This record gives sequence, structure tokens and C-alpha cells, in this order.
Amino acid sequence: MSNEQSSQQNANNANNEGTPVDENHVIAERREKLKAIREATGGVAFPNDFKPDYQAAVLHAEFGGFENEVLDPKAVHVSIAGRMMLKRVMGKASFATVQDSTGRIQLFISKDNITDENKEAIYDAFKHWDLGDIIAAKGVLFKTKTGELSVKVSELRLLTKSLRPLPEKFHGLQDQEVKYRQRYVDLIVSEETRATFIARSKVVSAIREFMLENQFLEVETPMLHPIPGGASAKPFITHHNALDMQMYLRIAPELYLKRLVVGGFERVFEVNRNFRNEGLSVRHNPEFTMMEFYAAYTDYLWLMDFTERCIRAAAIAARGTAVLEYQGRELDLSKPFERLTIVGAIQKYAPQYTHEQLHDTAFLRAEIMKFGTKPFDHAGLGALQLALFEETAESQLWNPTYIIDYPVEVSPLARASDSNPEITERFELFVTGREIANGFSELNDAEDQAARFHAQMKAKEAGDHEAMFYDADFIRALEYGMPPAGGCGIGIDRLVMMITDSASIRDVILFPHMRAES
RNA sequence: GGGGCGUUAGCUCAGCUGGUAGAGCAGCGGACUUUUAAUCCGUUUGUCGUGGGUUCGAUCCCCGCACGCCCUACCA
Repeated sequence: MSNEQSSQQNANNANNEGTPVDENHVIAERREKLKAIREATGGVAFPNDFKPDYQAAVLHAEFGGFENEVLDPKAVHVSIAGRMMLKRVMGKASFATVQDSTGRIQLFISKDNITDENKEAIYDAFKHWDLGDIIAAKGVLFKTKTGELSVKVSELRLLTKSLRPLPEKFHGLQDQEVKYRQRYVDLIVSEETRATFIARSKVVSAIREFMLENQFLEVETPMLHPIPGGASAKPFITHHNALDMQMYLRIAPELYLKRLVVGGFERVFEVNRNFRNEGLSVRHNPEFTMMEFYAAYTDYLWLMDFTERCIRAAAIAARGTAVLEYQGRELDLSKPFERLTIVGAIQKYAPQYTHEQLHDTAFLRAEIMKFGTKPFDHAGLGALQLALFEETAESQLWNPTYIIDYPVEVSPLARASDSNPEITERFELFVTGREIANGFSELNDAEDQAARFHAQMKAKEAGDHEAMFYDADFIRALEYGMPPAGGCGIGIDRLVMMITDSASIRDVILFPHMRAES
């Protein structure tokens, strides 16, 4: 009875805003312990006066190599802090494993080694600390008889009481939903998850470094756009109150980055989020990270070479090699990336089609319908070939492959080929059957660009909701003259998936988009 | 939008096409001064996702719904 009453009270304490709290007997027990700590410490239950001078990985690196006969006489004094992940109490002595951001280190806690005169009380308190508590220790390094580097603890403190139990210590967190929704828990218990996001960080810094080495200037352009542009996609719509105007979260930074090239920043890049109001899948998240860059006096051929080197550098920085394994299959980024035209890729991966068939619009239209896709009525030869490519070849492009010769009608911002006005100087990079990058020689003819925007507006009127808007200021910028340039966007999330051998984009985004919790 | 699989203790999972639920971990009590998921003894804990239906009786069978994962489609 009294037990039930007190746990009820505690739940109410935590619930002072009327927010629902999923209380259970484990949490109730821990709240009781915290209450006792608050009373015993006179209010400072969460002290912040401890500064560790070592981290776990540093200890292992610096002292892990010594035998105890060498280590013991050195009497290396260390102080460390972290989350208690394992605890083994054996009467008057105990072991605890503490985890910090670099790894784990074992503590050996024996009542006799504690220097404080209240050693008895400290040790008894420790016995009731829980897995997940954040603790601090000072002591001397030694090796156990099984050779594990450990700290012989002389001072021990509880810094932060953890109120919620961690997932089962051996199997860890198995529920995929909880891994995504409560990433903090996933990070606490999964070394693999931590490694993925450390790799992601390395990929991003390697890319930054690569861009800076190549004289690119990092810039930040608007995320709130009055006109969404730079890609064909449905935008998120929002409203600015003070100006009483509709705004859009950006679907791409392209048109702003090109304005900067007009302004004289000849090499610019931006690593930031794009937002697209579309479906979710293992390779789509409504907000995703793109590295987009523009370089004056370059073209799509230069871009392909450059992008290839950039991706290779990122893989090596994160994994130490460009020969990777993805989902059990070798993925080789070390060799020059293959280059195929759209038609060439169909011929290679779907050789049942003849040259004549691939240039017969009626045949192509019928063939595409067989895959359950209906091409736009106004789709020309190039668009039909592209649609067939997507149905037959795209998913088979495992090792890095550049697909080139995209038709003008689906590339409203790309420069047309000088030799064939129907196609553009554009490429998309495919790896593991997925689009990773998209780049082209930029269209810098303001009048041509204006005409292409008009064509897009017509398509929009004809029902193509994703056709682009007319951006008059962008045309005005081009009218000042943009130097010939190449530009490319690399999907960072998909690149990180590939490099970290992750099956889902959600595994490489810390807090992926989820339905609202019920 | 369609299909498949899943939802049982705080966590990881059992539960025989029907008789109102179990184990391990965690917790609590006890033993234990070199453990490694420590061990040993004892012990607490459940709206079986949710709403209906069938049945004397449903965690189990049927239908709906919610949420999740995967596939697929839409969306360039």
C-alpha cells in the first residue's frame, strides 16, 4: 500500500505539467533513490564540479601496452567519467565498466582502496547505483590478472542519476522504432550506431576539406525561398507573418549558388538540407543533406572527374579504403567510374532491345506502359528513353556509373550540347542502383533559360505539378552574365549509406522523419 | 494507395490454431575481494497494441483500426 502510494506521488512530481509519464516500477525505484540522494547531498544531486583528465580510448592507447609489472610501479593517477554500463558486485570488491565518448574502461572498486573516511558509506551507495548512471572516478591504473587495463578506484562519485533503465545489456536495443525515435538510447547502447555517425562526420569533413583544397568558398544560401527552384519536386509551404507572404522550404540551393557565380565567387559550395514534400522510403527522407558546388570555367566532363575524386576521398577518410562492401557485395570506388549514355546503359543492361526499338517513340511508350508507368503525353524520344532506362537499367548500376546525355526537356537548367541541341551536357551518378549525384554544364544563356522557364510554366499549366516556377530575379542575374560553369549536387545521406554499409537512409540520419507518436 | 511481417514484464524473447501467461536481463533481499553478459540462493513486476466478433471460455481464431519494419506503387 505505502509503496504504491509513494510511487504514485513520485509520478506526480515528474508530472507537474500534466504531461503523461510512462512510469513503471523500475523508474519508481530509481526516483526513490534520487530522492534519497537529494536529501543526502543537501540539494546538489547533480554536481558539476568534476573534470575528467582522461578518456577511455586514450588510456587504452597510452597504457594498454604495458604489463602490470611495468604499469603498477608507475602509479599512473587518472580521473575519468562516464556512463556505467556494466556492474559486478562481489562482496567487498566490485568491477564496473564505464563508457565515455571514446570507449569503455573498467573500474575496480574495493572498499579498502577508497581514501575517503566514509569509505563504507561510499561503497554501500555504489552498490545501489544503477546501470546508466553517470559516475566519476579517480585512481591508479593497473591490469587485472586477465590483462584488462583498469582503474583501481580511490575516489568515486555519482554525477547524474539515470531514472530510466537501459535496454538489456547483452542484446541491446532491438526495436527499430525506438532506435529512430529515441536515438539517444540507441547511441548509448550501440557501438555500431555511434560508428555510423562518426563515419558520417568524417565523410562531411573530408568533403569540406577536399572542396577547400580546390579553392572552393563555402557559403550559406537561403533555406526559406519565395520561389522554390533548382529541382523538380513538391515543396513544403510555410508562411512569414510579418511580411504576410507565402514561403517555401528550399528544394535545392542551385539558383542561389549560381547567383553567387554571377557575383564573382567563381567556386562555391554549400553543405545543407533540402526539403521535399514527397514520400518516404529507404532512400528518401523529407529533409536530406546535399553538397552542391559550382565552378566557373569548368564543364560536365571536369565535374565527373572531380566528383569521382571527391567521393573516393570521402570513402578513404571514413573507411580507410575505397574498396568497400555494401550489403554483402563488393563495391569498388577505387577504379575510374564507368560512363554510359542512357541508350548505352539500356543496351548494356537490357540487351533485348534493338537500336531501332530504342529510337521508336511508339515502341518505347508501349514498352514503358508494360512496367506500369505512364509517360507524359508530351514526352519526347529522350524522355521516353530515360523512362525505359529507369525501368530496366538503373537498379543494376552497382559499381559507380555516370549516365550522360540527358534530354533537354527534363533538364531545364542544364546547358544543351553544342553538337546536339536535344541533349544536355549532364550526368547522373549511380552507385548500388541509386542516384548519388547529379551535375551538368550550366545554362548561362539568360534568354534560353527564360525560354526554358516558360516551357516549364506551360508544363505546370498542363498538369505537371512539379514543373519549375519562373524565377525572374534569377533570369535578371543571368542577364548580368554568368561565366561558363559546371555544377553538381551530391546526396550526402545516400553517399554515407554506401560508405557505412547502411540499408536505410534512416540509419544515417540521427533523427529521421517519423509519424507523430500516438 | 496495395502487399508481407511484427506489436506479450522496464529490456530481449518463449507461449503447442482456445482453458485468464513464462524465461533471461534489469530491480529488490542475501552470499561472495580479480570479475568480463560475473556466479549462486530467494523475490517483485503484465490493460498480451487497440476496438469489435466467434466461443461456456480468446495472448491464440475472424474483422476493423493504430503504430513500426520491409517490398511495391505514387511522386521525377
